[in-house]
Amino acid sequence: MKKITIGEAARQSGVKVPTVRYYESIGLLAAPSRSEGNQRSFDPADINRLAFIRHARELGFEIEAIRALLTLQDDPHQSCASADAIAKARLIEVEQRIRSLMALKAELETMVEGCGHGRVDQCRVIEVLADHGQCTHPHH
Amino acid sequence: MKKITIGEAARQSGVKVPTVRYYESIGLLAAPSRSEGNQRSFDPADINRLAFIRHARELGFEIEAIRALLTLQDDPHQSCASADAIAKARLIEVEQRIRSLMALKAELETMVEGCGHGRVDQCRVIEVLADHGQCTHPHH
DNA sequence: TCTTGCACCTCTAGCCGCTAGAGGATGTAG
DNA sequence: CTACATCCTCTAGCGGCTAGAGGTGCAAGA
Repeated sequence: MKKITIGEAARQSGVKVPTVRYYESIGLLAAPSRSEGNQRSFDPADINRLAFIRHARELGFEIEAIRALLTLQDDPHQSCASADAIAKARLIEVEQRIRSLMALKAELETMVEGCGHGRVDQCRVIEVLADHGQCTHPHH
Repeated sequence: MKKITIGEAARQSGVKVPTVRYYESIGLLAAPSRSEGNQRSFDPADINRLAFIRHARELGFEIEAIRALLTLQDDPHQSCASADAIAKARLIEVEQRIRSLMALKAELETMVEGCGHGRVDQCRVIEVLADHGQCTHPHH
Protein backbone atom coordinates (compact mmCIF):
# COMPACT_ATOMS: atom_id res chain seq x y z
CA MET A 1 0.00 0.00 0.00
CA LYS A 2 1.39 3.30 -1.14
CA LYS A 3 1.39 6.08 1.43
CA ILE A 4 0.26 9.49 0.28
CA THR A 5 1.85 12.40 2.10
CA ILE A 6 -0.06 15.58 2.82
CA GLY A 7 1.93 17.38 0.15
CA GLU A 8 1.06 14.76 -2.44
CA ALA A 9 -2.60 14.83 -1.34
CA ALA A 10 -2.60 18.59 -1.70
CA ARG A 11 -1.09 18.40 -5.18
CA GLN A 12 -3.53 15.74 -6.35
CA SER A 13 -6.64 17.37 -4.92
CA GLY A 14 -5.79 21.00 -5.53
CA VAL A 15 -6.35 21.85 -1.86
CA LYS A 16 -3.46 23.58 -0.10
CA VAL A 17 -1.55 21.76 2.62
CA PRO A 18 -2.62 23.98 5.54
CA THR A 19 -6.20 23.82 4.25
CA VAL A 20 -6.12 20.03 4.30
CA ARG A 21 -5.08 20.18 7.95
CA TYR A 22 -7.79 22.76 8.55
CA TYR A 23 -10.45 20.49 7.02
CA GLU A 24 -9.26 17.69 9.24
CA SER A 25 -9.43 19.97 12.28
CA ILE A 26 -13.06 20.88 11.63
CA GLY A 27 -13.99 17.27 10.97
CA LEU A 28 -14.71 17.61 7.27
CA LEU A 29 -12.06 15.03 6.55
CA ALA A 30 -11.44 12.06 8.85
CA ALA A 31 -8.07 12.08 10.59
CA PRO A 32 -5.80 9.90 8.44
CA SER A 33 -3.45 7.26 9.76
CA ARG A 34 0.08 8.30 10.66
CA SER A 35 3.52 7.10 9.76
CA GLU A 36 6.00 6.04 12.44
CA GLY A 37 7.31 9.55 12.45
CA ASN A 38 3.80 10.96 13.06
CA GLN A 39 3.27 12.11 9.50
CA ARG A 40 -0.18 11.92 7.93
CA SER A 41 -0.72 9.13 5.45
CA PHE A 42 -3.73 9.53 3.19
CA ASP A 43 -5.39 6.99 0.95
CA PRO A 44 -7.01 7.56 -2.48
CA ALA A 45 -10.51 7.93 -0.98
CA ASP A 46 -9.24 10.95 0.98
CA ILE A 47 -8.02 12.52 -2.25
CA ASN A 48 -11.47 12.07 -3.78
CA ARG A 49 -13.07 13.61 -0.73
CA LEU A 50 -10.70 16.57 -0.87
CA ALA A 51 -11.42 17.05 -4.57
CA PHE A 52 -15.13 16.94 -3.83
CA ILE A 53 -14.73 19.59 -1.13
CA ARG A 54 -12.61 21.75 -3.37
CA HIS A 55 -15.07 21.56 -6.23
CA ALA A 56 -17.98 22.40 -3.94
CA ARG A 57 -16.03 25.35 -2.50
CA GLU A 58 -15.34 26.57 -6.01
CA LEU A 59 -19.07 26.46 -6.63
CA GLY A 60 -19.47 28.63 -3.55
CA PHE A 61 -21.03 26.09 -1.19
CA GLU A 62 -20.46 26.87 2.47
CA ILE A 63 -18.58 24.43 4.65
CA GLU A 64 -21.74 23.36 6.47
CA ALA A 65 -23.51 22.68 3.17
CA ILE A 66 -20.53 20.62 2.06
CA ARG A 67 -20.62 18.72 5.32
CA ALA A 68 -24.27 17.86 4.57
CA LEU A 69 -23.44 16.84 0.99
CA LEU A 70 -20.58 14.65 2.18
CA THR A 71 -22.84 12.93 4.69
CA LEU A 72 -25.20 12.15 1.82
CA GLN A 73 -22.35 10.87 -0.31
CA ASP A 74 -21.26 8.60 2.52
CA ASP A 75 -24.67 6.92 2.55
CA PRO A 76 -25.65 6.36 -1.09
CA HIS A 77 -28.98 4.67 -0.32
CA GLN A 78 -30.52 7.84 1.03
CA SER A 79 -32.87 9.94 -1.01
CA CYS A 80 -31.08 12.71 -2.82
CA ALA A 81 -33.82 15.23 -2.03
CA SER A 82 -31.57 17.05 0.43
CA ALA A 83 -28.72 17.27 -2.03
CA ASP A 84 -31.16 18.66 -4.55
CA ALA A 85 -32.44 21.20 -2.01
CA ILE A 86 -28.94 22.33 -1.10
CA ALA A 87 -28.01 22.79 -4.74
CA LYS A 88 -31.25 24.63 -5.48
CA ALA A 89 -30.73 26.97 -2.54
CA ARG A 90 -27.23 27.69 -3.81
CA LEU A 91 -28.59 28.31 -7.29
CA ILE A 92 -31.06 30.88 -5.95
CA GLU A 93 -28.28 32.59 -4.01
CA VAL A 94 -26.14 32.75 -7.14
CA GLU A 95 -28.99 34.17 -9.21
CA GLN A 96 -29.65 36.88 -6.64
CA ARG A 97 -25.98 37.70 -6.44
CA ILE A 98 -25.79 38.03 -10.22
CA ARG A 99 -28.80 40.36 -10.30
CA SER A 100 -27.28 42.48 -7.57
CA LEU A 101 -23.91 42.61 -9.29
CA MET A 102 -25.52 43.62 -12.59
CA ALA A 103 -27.09 46.61 -10.85
CA LEU A 104 -23.71 47.47 -9.32
CA LYS A 105 -22.07 47.17 -12.70
CA ALA A 106 -24.55 49.61 -14.23
CA GLU A 107 -23.95 52.03 -11.36
CA LEU A 108 -20.18 51.82 -11.62
CA GLU A 109 -20.34 52.28 -15.37
CA THR A 110 -22.37 55.44 -15.01
CA MET A 111 -19.90 56.72 -12.43
CA VAL A 112 -16.87 55.95 -14.54
CA GLU A 113 -18.37 57.29 -17.77
CA GLY A 114 -19.46 60.50 -16.09
CA CYS A 115 -15.98 61.22 -14.81
CA GLY A 116 -14.58 64.16 -16.72
CA HIS A 117 -11.07 63.48 -15.37
CA GLY A 118 -11.02 66.91 -13.87
CA ARG A 119 -10.87 67.84 -10.23
CA VAL A 120 -12.56 66.02 -7.39
CA ASP A 121 -15.23 68.67 -6.86
CA GLN A 122 -16.66 67.85 -10.28
CA CYS A 123 -16.09 64.12 -10.07
CA ARG A 124 -19.13 62.02 -10.69
CA VAL A 125 -17.62 59.05 -8.85
CA ILE A 126 -17.35 60.94 -5.58
CA GLU A 127 -20.62 62.73 -6.18
CA VAL A 128 -22.69 59.60 -6.69
CA LEU A 129 -21.11 57.91 -3.69
CA ALA A 130 -21.99 60.89 -1.55
CA ASP A 131 -25.59 60.91 -2.71
CA HIS A 132 -27.35 57.63 -3.18
CA GLY A 133 -30.30 59.53 -4.71
CA GLN A 134 -28.25 59.99 -7.86
CA CYS A 135 -28.18 56.28 -8.49
CA THR A 136 -29.93 55.19 -11.64
CA HIS A 137 -30.64 51.78 -10.18
CA PRO A 138 -31.22 52.32 -6.47
CA HIS A 139 -31.68 48.61 -5.83
CA HIS A 140 -28.49 47.68 -4.12
CA MET B 1 -26.38 73.29 17.73
CA LYS B 2 -28.38 70.07 17.84
CA LYS B 3 -26.57 67.04 19.14
CA ILE B 4 -26.92 63.85 17.17
CA THR B 5 -26.60 60.68 19.21
CA ILE B 6 -25.01 57.57 17.78
CA GLY B 7 -28.42 55.95 17.49
CA GLU B 8 -29.77 58.87 15.52
CA ALA B 9 -26.67 58.92 13.33
CA ALA B 10 -27.12 55.20 12.70
CA ARG B 11 -30.78 55.69 11.76
CA GLN B 12 -30.07 58.58 9.43
CA SER B 13 -27.08 57.01 7.70
CA GLY B 14 -28.28 53.43 7.58
CA VAL B 15 -25.08 52.22 9.29
CA LYS B 16 -25.56 50.14 12.44
CA VAL B 17 -24.53 51.56 15.81
CA PRO B 18 -21.66 49.11 16.50
CA THR B 19 -20.47 49.61 12.93
CA VAL B 20 -20.31 53.38 13.45
CA ARG B 21 -18.07 52.79 16.47
CA TYR B 22 -16.05 50.32 14.43
CA TYR B 23 -15.50 52.88 11.67
CA GLU B 24 -14.35 55.37 14.27
CA SER B 25 -11.99 52.79 15.76
CA ILE B 26 -10.30 52.16 12.40
CA GLY B 27 -10.07 55.87 11.68
CA LEU B 28 -12.54 55.97 8.81
CA LEU B 29 -14.62 58.46 10.73
CA ALA B 30 -13.08 61.12 12.95
CA ALA B 31 -13.79 60.72 16.66
CA PRO B 32 -16.78 62.97 17.35
CA SER B 33 -17.09 65.30 20.31
CA ARG B 34 -18.61 63.94 23.50
CA SER B 35 -21.40 65.01 25.80
CA GLU B 36 -20.77 65.63 29.51
CA GLY B 37 -21.72 62.04 30.15
CA ASN B 38 -19.14 60.82 27.58
CA GLN B 39 -21.65 60.07 24.87
CA ARG B 40 -20.77 60.64 21.23
CA SER B 41 -22.23 63.73 19.60
CA PHE B 42 -22.17 63.75 15.81
CA ASP B 43 -22.78 66.61 13.41
CA PRO B 44 -24.48 66.51 10.00
CA ALA B 45 -21.15 66.19 8.13
CA ASP B 46 -20.55 62.93 9.97
CA ILE B 47 -23.91 61.62 8.79
CA ASN B 48 -22.95 62.43 5.21
CA ARG B 49 -19.64 60.69 5.65
CA LEU B 50 -21.35 57.62 7.08
CA ALA B 51 -23.84 57.58 4.21
CA PHE B 52 -20.94 57.83 1.76
CA ILE B 53 -19.22 54.89 3.43
CA ARG B 54 -22.38 52.85 3.49
CA HIS B 55 -23.08 53.50 -0.16
CA ALA B 56 -19.54 52.59 -1.11
CA ARG B 57 -19.74 49.41 0.96
CA GLU B 58 -22.99 48.50 -0.80
CA LEU B 59 -21.15 48.91 -4.08
CA GLY B 60 -18.60 46.45 -2.75
CA PHE B 61 -15.65 48.80 -2.24
CA GLU B 62 -13.17 47.62 0.34
CA ILE B 63 -12.51 49.68 3.43
CA GLU B 64 -9.08 50.75 2.18
CA ALA B 65 -10.55 51.86 -1.15
CA ILE B 66 -13.16 53.85 0.73
CA ARG B 67 -10.45 55.41 2.85
CA ALA B 68 -8.75 56.56 -0.34
CA LEU B 69 -12.01 57.89 -1.78
CA LEU B 70 -12.74 59.79 1.44
CA THR B 71 -9.29 61.35 1.39
CA LEU B 72 -10.03 62.56 -2.12
CA GLN B 73 -13.39 63.90 -1.07
CA ASP B 74 -11.75 65.78 1.77
CA ASP B 75 -9.50 67.60 -0.69
CA PRO B 76 -11.72 68.63 -3.63
CA HIS B 77 -8.97 70.40 -5.58
CA GLN B 78 -7.11 67.19 -6.30
CA SER B 79 -7.39 65.46 -9.61
CA CYS B 80 -10.04 62.81 -9.63
CA ALA B 81 -7.87 60.39 -11.57
CA SER B 82 -7.40 58.19 -8.49
CA ALA B 83 -11.14 58.08 -7.80
CA ASP B 84 -11.64 57.11 -11.39
CA ALA B 85 -8.99 54.39 -11.14
CA ILE B 86 -10.52 52.97 -7.95
CA ALA B 87 -13.97 52.85 -9.52
CA LYS B 88 -12.63 51.29 -12.70
CA ALA B 89 -10.79 48.63 -10.75
CA ARG B 90 -13.96 47.86 -8.86
CA LEU B 91 -15.89 47.69 -12.15
CA ILE B 92 -13.45 45.14 -13.53
CA GLU B 93 -13.74 43.07 -10.36
CA VAL B 94 -17.52 43.14 -10.62
CA GLU B 95 -17.45 42.11 -14.28
CA GLN B 96 -15.17 39.19 -13.50
CA ARG B 97 -17.33 38.15 -10.60
CA ILE B 98 -20.42 38.21 -12.81
CA ARG B 99 -18.76 36.08 -15.46
CA SER B 100 -17.65 33.60 -12.84
CA LEU B 101 -21.11 33.46 -11.27
CA MET B 102 -22.76 32.91 -14.64
CA ALA B 103 -20.56 29.84 -15.14
CA LEU B 104 -21.51 28.62 -11.66
CA LYS B 105 -25.15 29.21 -12.41
CA ALA B 106 -24.96 27.08 -15.56
CA GLU B 107 -23.22 24.35 -13.59
CA LEU B 108 -25.74 24.38 -10.79
CA GLU B 109 -28.63 24.33 -13.25
CA THR B 110 -27.24 21.27 -14.97
CA MET B 111 -26.83 19.60 -11.59
CA VAL B 112 -30.33 20.41 -10.43
CA GLU B 113 -31.98 19.52 -13.73
CA GLY B 114 -30.17 16.21 -13.92
CA CYS B 115 -31.35 15.18 -10.47
CA GLY B 116 -33.88 12.38 -10.86
CA HIS B 117 -34.96 12.73 -7.21
CA GLY B 118 -34.04 9.17 -6.61
CA ARG B 119 -31.32 7.84 -4.37
CA VAL B 120 -27.95 9.42 -3.76
CA ASP B 121 -26.04 6.86 -5.81
CA GLN B 122 -27.78 8.12 -8.92
CA CYS B 123 -27.75 11.77 -7.95
CA ARG B 124 -26.22 14.08 -10.49
CA VAL B 125 -25.57 16.74 -7.86
CA ILE B 126 -23.30 14.49 -5.84
CA GLU B 127 -21.83 12.94 -8.96
CA VAL B 128 -20.77 16.20 -10.55
CA LEU B 129 -19.31 17.47 -7.31
CA ALA B 130 -17.26 14.32 -7.01
CA ASP B 131 -15.94 14.62 -10.55
CA HIS B 132 -15.00 18.00 -11.88
CA GLY B 133 -14.50 16.43 -15.30
CA GLN B 134 -18.27 16.22 -15.67
CA CYS B 135 -18.60 19.97 -15.60
CA THR B 136 -19.94 21.50 -18.78
CA HIS B 137 -18.12 24.75 -18.07
CA PRO B 138 -14.90 23.83 -16.33
CA HIS B 139 -13.90 27.44 -15.92
CA HIS B 140 -14.44 28.06 -12.28
C1' DT C 1 27.78 7.79 7.47
C1' DC C 2 26.96 12.33 7.54
C1' DT C 3 24.89 16.39 6.13
C1' DT C 4 21.98 19.22 3.59
C1' DG C 5 17.62 20.80 2.77
C1' DC C 6 12.90 20.18 1.94
C1' DA C 7 8.65 18.57 3.74
C1' DC C 8 6.39 17.67 7.62
C1' DC C 9 4.62 18.53 12.65
C1' DT C 10 1.95 21.59 16.30
C1' DC C 11 0.60 25.81 17.95
C1' DT C 12 -0.79 30.52 17.99
C1' DA C 13 -2.18 34.66 15.83
C1' DG C 14 -3.90 37.27 12.03
C1' DC C 15 -6.83 38.54 7.92
C1' DC C 16 -11.69 41.28 6.73
C1' DG C 17 -15.66 43.58 8.23
C1' DC C 18 -18.17 43.38 11.19
C1' DT C 19 -21.43 41.24 15.20
C1' DA C 20 -22.56 39.67 19.87
C1' DG C 21 -22.43 39.88 24.59
C1' DA C 22 -20.97 41.24 29.32
C1' DG C 23 -21.23 44.58 32.66
C1' DG C 24 -21.89 49.11 33.67
C1' DA C 25 -23.18 54.41 33.05
C1' DT C 26 -26.35 57.93 31.21
C1' DG C 27 -30.47 60.11 29.74
C1' DT C 28 -35.42 60.72 29.42
C1' DA C 29 -40.46 60.04 30.18
C1' DG C 30 -44.01 59.35 33.37
C1' DC D 1 -38.01 58.44 41.69
C1' DT D 2 -38.24 54.81 39.02
C1' DA D 3 -38.21 52.37 34.94
C1' DC D 4 -36.26 51.61 30.72
C1' DA D 5 -34.04 52.70 26.46
C1' DT D 6 -29.83 54.00 24.98
C1' DC D 7 -25.29 54.71 25.58
C1' DC D 8 -20.31 53.38 27.09
C1' DT D 9 -15.93 50.09 26.90
C1' DC D 10 -14.07 45.83 26.42
C1' DT D 11 -13.35 41.21 24.78
C1' DA D 12 -14.37 37.41 21.88
C1' DG D 13 -16.36 35.32 17.89
C1' DC D 14 -17.89 34.56 12.94
C1' DG D 15 -16.14 32.08 8.15
C1' DG D 16 -12.49 30.13 5.81
C1' DC D 17 -8.61 30.13 5.67
C1' DT D 18 -3.32 31.96 5.81
C1' DA D 19 1.16 33.03 7.92
C1' DG D 20 4.74 32.32 10.95
C1' DA D 21 7.52 30.37 14.83
C1' DG D 22 9.97 26.70 16.37
C1' DG D 23 10.79 22.07 15.99
C1' DT D 24 11.09 16.93 13.75
C1' DG D 25 11.30 13.41 9.80
C1' DC D 26 13.19 11.73 5.82
C1' DA D 27 15.49 10.96 1.39
C1' DA D 28 19.37 11.88 -1.57
C1' DG D 29 24.05 13.30 -2.51
C1' DA D 30 29.22 13.60 -0.93
